[in-house]
Amino acid sequence: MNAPIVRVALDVPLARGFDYLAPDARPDDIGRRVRVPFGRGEKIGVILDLPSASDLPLEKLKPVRAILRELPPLPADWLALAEFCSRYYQHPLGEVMALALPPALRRPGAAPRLPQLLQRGLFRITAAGRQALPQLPRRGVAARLLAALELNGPLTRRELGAVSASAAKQLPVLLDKDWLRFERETPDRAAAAGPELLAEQRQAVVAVSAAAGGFAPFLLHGVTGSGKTEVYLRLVAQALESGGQALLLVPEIALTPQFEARVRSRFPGARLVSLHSSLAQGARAAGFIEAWQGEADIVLGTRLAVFTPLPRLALIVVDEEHDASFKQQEGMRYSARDVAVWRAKQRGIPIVLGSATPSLESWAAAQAGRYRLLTLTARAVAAAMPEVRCVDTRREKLQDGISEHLLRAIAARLERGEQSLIFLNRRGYAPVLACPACGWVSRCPGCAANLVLHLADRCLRCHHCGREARIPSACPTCGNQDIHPFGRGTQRLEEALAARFPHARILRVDRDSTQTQARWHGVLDAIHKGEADILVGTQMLAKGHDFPRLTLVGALNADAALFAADFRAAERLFAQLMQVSGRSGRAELPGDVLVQTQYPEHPLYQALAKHDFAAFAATQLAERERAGFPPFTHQAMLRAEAPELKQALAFLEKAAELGAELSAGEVACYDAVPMRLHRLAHRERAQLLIESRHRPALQTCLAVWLAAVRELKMPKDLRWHIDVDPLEF
DNA sequence: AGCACGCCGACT
DNA sequence: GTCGGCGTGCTC
Repeated sequence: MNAPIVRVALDVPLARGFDYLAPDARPDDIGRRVRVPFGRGEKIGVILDLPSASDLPLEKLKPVRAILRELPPLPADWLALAEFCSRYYQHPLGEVMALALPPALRRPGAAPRLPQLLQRGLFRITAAGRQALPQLPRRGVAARLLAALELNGPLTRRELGAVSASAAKQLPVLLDKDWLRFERETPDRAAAAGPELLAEQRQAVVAVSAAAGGFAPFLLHGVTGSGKTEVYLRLVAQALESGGQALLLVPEIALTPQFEARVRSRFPGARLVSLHSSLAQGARAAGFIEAWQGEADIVLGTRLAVFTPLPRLALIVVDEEHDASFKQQEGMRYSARDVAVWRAKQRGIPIVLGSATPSLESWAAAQAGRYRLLTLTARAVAAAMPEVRCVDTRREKLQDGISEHLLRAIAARLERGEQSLIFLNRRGYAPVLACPACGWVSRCPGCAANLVLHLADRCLRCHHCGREARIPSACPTCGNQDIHPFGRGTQRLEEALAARFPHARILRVDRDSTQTQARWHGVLDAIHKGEADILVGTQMLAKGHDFPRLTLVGALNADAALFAADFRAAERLFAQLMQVSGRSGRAELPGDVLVQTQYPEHPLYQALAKHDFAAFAATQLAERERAGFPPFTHQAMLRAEAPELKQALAFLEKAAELGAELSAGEVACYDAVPMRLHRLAHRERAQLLIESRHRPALQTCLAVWLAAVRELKMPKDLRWHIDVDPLEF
């Protein structure tokens, strides 16, 4: 009497599952991919359930085209992970799964080739296969393969291919019938020897490994050069030794290949799968499947990798956990770091969040005792912390934005054959071109932003939408020929330094000068070979790289972030300056850091000078608590964009009315306001903040509220989305 | 999201 | 007389 029904999650922006008839469905098909008719076309979905009845009359249900059984079902914990994300980030389950699965696994038609995993390891005949063997047609494919296994014992895929190349293609069928079993070869997981650990590192390793076997979140706070990576590698080694898999998440930075090489050389016998954004589709699917099958021992990847199914998962590491690139800024706006913590809890395993400048969310969790704090204070690379000093730009005259103090320091490095790095987080030649006569400024027609002058490419360019315009020779409004660049970017800084130090070799490092991977590597190469005396760069230069002869870091124009509207600006500035400071000084060459500021007495710079993250965090957290900001409150942002600002605001105001009815005390719903960059690529944008001290209250409210918001009538060219735990304001 | 159906303006 | 605009509604 049970109707043969499967409930399927499909990649459509609808919050419900779709029911299909599937006469041959079995309980172990839950989690399998399924090819179904949908509308006039066809889609690949994931079977969520075999419900005993449908909400729809049976005759309305279409039959599935095929249940895809060449791969095992996605594991229950993976489905639960997707369901959690769907609920928490208020995103349709089918879309969550579409995001989590590699595209190659959800394209209809493109049946995945028997994955390469089956190349490695052995096939063994099962008891069922042995029983079935006499009943099979003697010359049939199945019989020949099973007979070969019976006769010779376990064989590799290659060896079975030698029995019959075409027959070996039937392996999935035989696996499916449970006539044979695939056994991964047990790799030699022994790690190559790492360096000796310092006491603090050893304590960290011991603390985490003692927690193996249960959920245990750790915050590993270690300054640059304190050897966090070595701690990760030891923990990975232990996870592998106990037969587990390790998941390593890293930010989306060009550094990933270096880290990958280090892990690979450390674990030569282990299977390492790397999953980052620039991977070809086939490679991504192959890696995903290897991890899913338990074939891969280590998965190293960017935020997307948090969704990799890992049957033997024993450890998660999130390196540079404060990094904003763990937060997806489109579609489902998930935080891979937060999802990773949930996953560790779900699986009952340790997770290590590592950073020299933890996010204040994680820091507060550690202060509250929800995370265990592990601290590495000593630099493992045998170098003192650089001396950080402020240059008071109210007292010192600047030349081209650079203080005499800093210029002298650069000159001293040039004399000694050492490198200097001047950090200015602003690309281009000058942030704006302006006419002093009439007040014209180079504005982007599509965005609420200025066009940045890029002399190197002879153009004006919008850093938000990418629009380019020619550089006018006279003011477009009043015809004045005397128009000027205002402010300074890295290109102009490079020019000024070249004029001041004509014999120095100056290398500019920003997104413009390192557009391709090859150019970026060329730049790194040049730095390492000592082919540059002065580096001029944006935050690109801040991220972990050892520049052996770099002994001076100068930071320009930092102050803006101190008074920014975004309450996280100071946190980001501190992290950035701390990181860039970490570039200075190595081994026998002590380093200096000079920060040009008008507010040298500001607590942020005071804490920076003492390398005292804890002090900085304490002042920030106190401020946040007073102001009622995260992590003392939980937020979600409803954003809307439309051709006209009033359309976006009107929609949000309607949503706010609904919110006011629903929120009842525990949840506050603020007014709709234009975003800071209120126009982007000809679209006007506004946002509406809702928040609560109580996360479950916010979650409950969001679900009900958004259900109502979805029913709102809106102009057809209006788009909206919800951002839970937003980072950007 | 796609993709249908459906009812009103300028064209061969 | 039709091609085509995007409003509305559905997809198991």
